[in-house]
Amino acid sequence: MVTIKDVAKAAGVSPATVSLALNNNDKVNRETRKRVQAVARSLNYIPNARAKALVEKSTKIIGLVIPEIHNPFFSEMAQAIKDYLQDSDYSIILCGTDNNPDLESKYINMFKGGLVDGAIFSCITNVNNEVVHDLARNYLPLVYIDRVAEDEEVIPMIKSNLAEGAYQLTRHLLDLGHRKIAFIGRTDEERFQGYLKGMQEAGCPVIESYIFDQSYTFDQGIAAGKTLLTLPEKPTGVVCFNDEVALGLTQFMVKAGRKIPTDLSVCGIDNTVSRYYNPEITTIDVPKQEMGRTAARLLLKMIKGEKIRAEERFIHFPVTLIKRDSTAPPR
Amino acid sequence: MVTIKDVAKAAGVSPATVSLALNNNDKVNRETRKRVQAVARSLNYIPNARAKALVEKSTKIIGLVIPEIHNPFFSEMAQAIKDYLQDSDYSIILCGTDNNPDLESKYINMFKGGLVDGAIFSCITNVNNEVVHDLARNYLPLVYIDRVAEDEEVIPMIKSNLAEGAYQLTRHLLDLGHRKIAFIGRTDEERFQGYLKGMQEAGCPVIESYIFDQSYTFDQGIAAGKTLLTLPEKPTGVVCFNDEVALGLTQFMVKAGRKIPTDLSVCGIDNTVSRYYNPEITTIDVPKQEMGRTAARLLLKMIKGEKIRAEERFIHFPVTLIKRDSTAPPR
DNA sequence: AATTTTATTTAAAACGATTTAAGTTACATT
DNA sequence: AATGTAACTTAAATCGTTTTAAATAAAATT
Repeated sequence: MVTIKDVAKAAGVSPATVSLALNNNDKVNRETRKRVQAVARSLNYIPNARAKALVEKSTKIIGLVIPEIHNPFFSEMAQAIKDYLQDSDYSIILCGTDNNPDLESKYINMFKGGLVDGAIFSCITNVNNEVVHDLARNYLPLVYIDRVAEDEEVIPMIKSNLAEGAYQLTRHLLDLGHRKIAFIGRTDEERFQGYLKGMQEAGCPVIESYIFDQSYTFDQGIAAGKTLLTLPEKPTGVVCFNDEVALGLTQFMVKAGRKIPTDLSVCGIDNTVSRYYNPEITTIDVPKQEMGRTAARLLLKMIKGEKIRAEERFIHFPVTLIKRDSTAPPR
Repeated sequence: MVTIKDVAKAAGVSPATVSLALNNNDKVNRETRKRVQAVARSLNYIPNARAKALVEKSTKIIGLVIPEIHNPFFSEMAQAIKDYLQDSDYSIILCGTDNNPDLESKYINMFKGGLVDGAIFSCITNVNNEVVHDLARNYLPLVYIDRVAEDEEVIPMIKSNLAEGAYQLTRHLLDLGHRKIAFIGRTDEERFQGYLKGMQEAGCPVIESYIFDQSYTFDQGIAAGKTLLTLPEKPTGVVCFNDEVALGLTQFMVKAGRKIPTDLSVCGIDNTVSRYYNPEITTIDVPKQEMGRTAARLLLKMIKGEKIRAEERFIHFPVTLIKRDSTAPPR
């Protein structure tokens, strides 16, 4: 491995000069600079990132904490974050918690050790709320995406209004004439609140919802479909936690001989895979890429120590109802 | 920030003793060890990862270089790699190249600087072949997934037999009676070779294929569908580069009034989203998770400096034809 | 010619850990 | 009592950079 000393020796200068020269500092003579740079190139010298990180107190890495790596919603956001950070030469450490609080706190401890310069959290668990706030207060800049911070002074939030989204879907179904509408997802999540609000406004009974602790996948949708068939009173419409669940549920129902939307209207949330189905599934669009970019921009700002204005600390992104072919009036 | 010196002072010992005590070295007296550990805990001491990395010449990070973050094939593999590395306390830096050779070589340079302890490459570009081999030879342990190394002595390869997969699909269509079969994808890729072989064996003409330079997405499938409709002689069967492309193409065809599989038989490759469609799409299963695990295992072994046996340097994983409802005899 | 100013260069400290070899005790052996 | 040995502890070197303050050399001013 060729170090700065090797370059110094070969160029006949001191390591200090090499460092300055390679960073194009004009304290060092133009000619010396060029010469040192040439020598460094000829020796294939590459500054050691680990040594650099130690002295600069920065690894040029940010942590991205998401529940599931293998989930189009998060991977689309991750892609946007990556694209944004590219120009600033930041890299991303990918931390998938699998909705496991222990894993999450393991990552948090890594972060405390100075592995990253900042982090973006996008998780549903609230178990480590205290710990995360401590992390933000005493260790690193942090930004939340779609997770509510107790104190946005400490952790800015990038939010999409998923409660509003679920509400719009519920309203959409109600407007079509549905009265028996089920919700598939977790009740401790704001999506459920939106559904609840819609049902209560219309004076309709809430239909027992199905809670998944771990993940929100196609297979969970199938499982939910099975449960749905066992209900004494069959719903005519259903709002799903996300698109994948909606697709799984729909696929199951179709195989079970139900017609979509004739027998059952289905809605997804997040507009990822919903257009992959036939019929295309009605859903709520969330500006994932814009949210990712915004989070990245904000985090970089915080890392640089720039002031974050109050109105930047809580950014709400609007959601959009996308009516497709999986919803229709009940029979 | 609390450092090892602070702990040393508070515990009334030297930094050396603290270091040894915290690493549970039995050179240091049992009682001293316990005391130091207690003091460290009470001060919330966390060893600085950057300093540690410098002295240990290891960041405990591995690089994962994939073409697209937002692609279920890769994210499923990434998930498996993450799961495997978890136990060894390794983290993943996610490097999405977007099939851009410049971006790829940017990552390579980062790696040369010692940012990671090893890397897994899963890319289709071959532009940086030389550079990557140099990286493997002179800097870090490297493993390939589904990419062919010139010299597997230097870079072990985890391969799925995608040529065989494409061949099986083509045979499947031929056996159903199809003669006009199109291939959607890149011709410089081994999938095309498998298709080619099948067509040649059957004495059927190859139907012009559509090349995507950047990504293999649903939208690219739609674009391919449009092109397909303009062909003078309509194919009755089509083999797509991957599932997402197959889904896009199918969705387009259905909207254009074609019946699947009656009017057109469609095949995907990689078994990711193909079962999301109605009808479910025939595809080739690739053991993504097993491949990811294997790559991670091999890489860790190399990082530890263990000997890699010759038969471990080129591991071929079998693929499986999954017949579903998108393929049938031509009309 | 002596002094000040300016332009370059560099020695040395710092970053915060690990590790090696040397130093210090305490205890057993002769 | 002198010596050897085992059990701990620590001083100091090391990792490879950056940065600051000091040193040096050259030019400009008096």
